Amino acid sequence: MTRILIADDHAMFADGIASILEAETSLEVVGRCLDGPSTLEFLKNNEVDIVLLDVNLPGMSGIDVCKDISANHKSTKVLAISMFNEESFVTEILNNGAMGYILKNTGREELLKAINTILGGQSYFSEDVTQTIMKGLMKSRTASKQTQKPLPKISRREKEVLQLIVKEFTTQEIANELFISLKTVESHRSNLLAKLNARNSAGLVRIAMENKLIES
Amino acid sequence: MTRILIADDHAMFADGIASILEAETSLEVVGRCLDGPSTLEFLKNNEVDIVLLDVNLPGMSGIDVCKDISANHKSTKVLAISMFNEESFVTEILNNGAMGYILKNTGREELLKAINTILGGQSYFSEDVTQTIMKGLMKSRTASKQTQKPLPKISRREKEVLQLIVKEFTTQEIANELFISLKTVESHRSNLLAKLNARNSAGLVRIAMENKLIES
DNA sequence: TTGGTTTTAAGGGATTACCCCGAATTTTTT
DNA sequence: AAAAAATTCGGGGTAATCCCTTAAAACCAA
Repeated sequence: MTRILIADDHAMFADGIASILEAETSLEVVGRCLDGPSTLEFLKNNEVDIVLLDVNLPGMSGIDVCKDISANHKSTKVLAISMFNEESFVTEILNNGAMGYILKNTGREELLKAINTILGGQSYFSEDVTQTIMKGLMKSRTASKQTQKPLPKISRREKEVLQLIVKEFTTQEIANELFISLKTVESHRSNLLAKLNARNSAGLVRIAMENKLIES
Repeated sequence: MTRILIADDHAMFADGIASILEAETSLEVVGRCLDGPSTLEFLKNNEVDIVLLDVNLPGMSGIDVCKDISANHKSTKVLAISMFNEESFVTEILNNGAMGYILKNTGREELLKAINTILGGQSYFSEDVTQTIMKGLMKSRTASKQTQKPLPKISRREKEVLQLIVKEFTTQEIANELFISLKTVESHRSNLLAKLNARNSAGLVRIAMENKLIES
């Protein structure tokens, strides 16, 4: 028997969910909470397999609730439910331990499918949500592609030096590592500063990490 | 009339694609190439709207071909086609300008849908591919969550100093910016080095960026 | 109010990074 | 083969960072 907790401030919606789930003999709704604090309180006193969590809870955000759940109730899974197909909501709550994200216009079949998928250890996302995420990925990629393009050609040796700088090697240590003179490494450093338009090592590291020039 | 170039070393598969597309009056297959270099050569001499590009071309990788296309033929779009639903393949070629990724077991209907979607400026991914990507996102998230946890408490002032270090400010400049003494900033630097277990500024920047302590 | 943390500040010394100059050798590209 | 770029190595100097210790004032919580 799977124990389910519904956390949503809209009573009517929670009723709808509950009526759907109660028709299933393998599922049991063990509680309903209207806000974040009461949800966490309930979880302290009851064993729950899966929480159907509204992302936009009043007062305490669903994101914070989710964070707390995945921190303190490792065996309890979270299925995020929301009115909004917003990329920021989706990524935010997924980054805090939710195993799935569905919209409130989701039908009975899909809801049950989502629950079973998550109970099986897989993740589940509505079709629409998936599309939103993928679009977001494309956008961020192309956007960053355009802004970070003006990076000059870094030679093989310069890249080696840069990677060691990122690894906190001093100039002397880099020289030893690469079997070259201290002065040679200083040359590469200077060239890197000029090429990447940085003022010091901090800038080199920042640019290296922004452009993922680390070990590749 | 949409001009299509097929780049695939499997003649039989290219034939199949071609026969599907030739049934469409709005689409025209203007060429077929069997490897990377000939694909790029063809594009130099012909205007092409969309390239159906096999990711696993012999010799020159499809990723490199795609990179060249998006660099030198901005108006030509790329639809990646592959036998393999591998996350590394998908992310790699998407990061090099491809607008879509479908598998070779894709049917006629979906192929046409993918082409039209991409021509319309949208991105397109097969259902299976989408699932793979989403799973990969989940995995990387949970993995990074576990590894980057042990970071000590950084005070408000220390975080300010750290953020300015990342912005390539020198110690003196940070002192001016925050209206405090040079020696005070040096104290904060030392404390940061100790707390974050770093050896120098490079390490501070790396840790700051890994843990996203920059402006927040 | 007492104790812990933070923020502020300082001296002095050691180490490292950064800059300007030049230059030889090797590799790559044309 | 010639040109360009990359790699190598110096000298000398300035600026910045790092290390160690100490400590007062401010703040916050028990």
